[in-house]
Amino acid sequence: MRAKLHGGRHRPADGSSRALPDVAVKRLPVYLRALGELAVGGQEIVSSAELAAHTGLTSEQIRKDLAMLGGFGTRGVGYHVERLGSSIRSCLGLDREVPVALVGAGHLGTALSRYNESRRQQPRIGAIFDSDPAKVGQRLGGALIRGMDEIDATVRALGIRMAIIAVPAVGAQVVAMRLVAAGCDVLLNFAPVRLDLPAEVRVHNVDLAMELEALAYYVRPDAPGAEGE
Amino acid sequence: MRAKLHGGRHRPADGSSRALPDVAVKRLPVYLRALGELAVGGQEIVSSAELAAHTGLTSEQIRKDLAMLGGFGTRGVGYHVERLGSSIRSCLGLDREVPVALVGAGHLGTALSRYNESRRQQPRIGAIFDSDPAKVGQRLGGALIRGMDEIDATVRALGIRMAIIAVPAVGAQVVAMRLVAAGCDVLLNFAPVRLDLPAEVRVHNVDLAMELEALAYYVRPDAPGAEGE
DNA sequence: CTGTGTGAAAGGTTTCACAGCT
DNA sequence: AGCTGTGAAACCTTTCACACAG
Repeated sequence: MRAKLHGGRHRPADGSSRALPDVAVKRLPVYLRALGELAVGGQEIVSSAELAAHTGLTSEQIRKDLAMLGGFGTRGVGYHVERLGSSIRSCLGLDREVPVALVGAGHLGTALSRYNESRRQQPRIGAIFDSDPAKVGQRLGGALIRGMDEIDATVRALGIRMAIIAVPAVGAQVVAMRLVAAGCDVLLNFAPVRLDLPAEVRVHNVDLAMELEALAYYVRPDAPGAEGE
Repeated sequence: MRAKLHGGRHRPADGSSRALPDVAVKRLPVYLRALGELAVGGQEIVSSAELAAHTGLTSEQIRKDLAMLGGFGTRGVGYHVERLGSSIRSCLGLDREVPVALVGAGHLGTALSRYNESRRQQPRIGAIFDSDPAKVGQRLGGALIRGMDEIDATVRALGIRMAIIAVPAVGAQVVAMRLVAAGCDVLLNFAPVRLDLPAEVRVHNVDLAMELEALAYYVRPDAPGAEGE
């Protein structure tokens, strides 16, 4: 009864790699961070066991994932830190410019842009929009804050495909539709509403209230973990 | 080679319900939101098909989940909106007070507390901590901002078990250890670092950079979704 | 007849065990 | 020997199909 909203695998047939499960895609950034730390430490080669220790995943899982990307390891040795990083970035499409639109320059939007500014990485926030006239024209984390009416022109002009929705719940659906109309097809939504959009648009929701509610389940109403009184 | 960091099921044997898969736990808040909307609309009974339309999940999945909680539906009729909501809240432990500590009153922390303030719901942010002396003593979303040195006493005094870490990466590990020492065993971590904590502590990480990196995978470098020029 | 609850089947992911390079 | 890559097994989740209650 449901159209199976992007479940399982993706990228049917492409140049480099074909169809990686969503769960594996979510782990790639984890590897990337671990590799970054190792590179800073000057390490050139890393084993799956070492990556496991750094990421909290199992070595088998890591080998499976990396083998899926095309097998960039050397048997009996391990993975070349630098090279593996490049391969993963390439697989994620982070070797090109990936501009992102941020809609909503409130506290959350500000936190996101500050955070993004500090990292020398893709994706990078390339355009910011807010409905508050007092904010329009100001700069935030290196990007200019524009009015909501400029979404369409700006997103098109910059060829933006990804957007972050950081506006209050009431405005989110309208914002999302504008972004999609302008060419965005991958959205990260922080507003606590279910967005109703064409099936080809990928929406990832991050809802703090839900996150907390789910976590409450794991708080058992008995003795705390470490008490010493 | 790994101790299986809380995988699969939980809550071994308890009073009300026993062992719900993590994936199901994550869906409960989704049901809760849909039920809230329906309740506002004055609806008393809802079918799994209707809930499916509101949540984007399948009706079978919803029935499976709700049957696991104890089967609160009436065959041939559906689920009582009010009653089902109570059952889910009870299962999540939201029928009691669930105070949460928030560490870090920067932009992110402010966004979180504002957001939490507006909702008449559990969990509720019951204590806020920040290292900035200028902020200590001020109020934010109904709670007082305290100094970091007050974490232990306050968390213990209020019996807080859950905490949100919204501090920069460098301080996160220290903050996490303090929280755990004070009795917290469920953490929501927004800092972009892997926290090294005892296995019995449940950590849920939300990392914007990783989220964006993973989403970049789904931005295929070809024609956008909706173009009309 | 309607819509839930549930065993069975299907599908996907993780773990295991080991073959195969270096 | 050491560590990757990979088929097979185990495990978990979702979907299907239908019995069953109201």
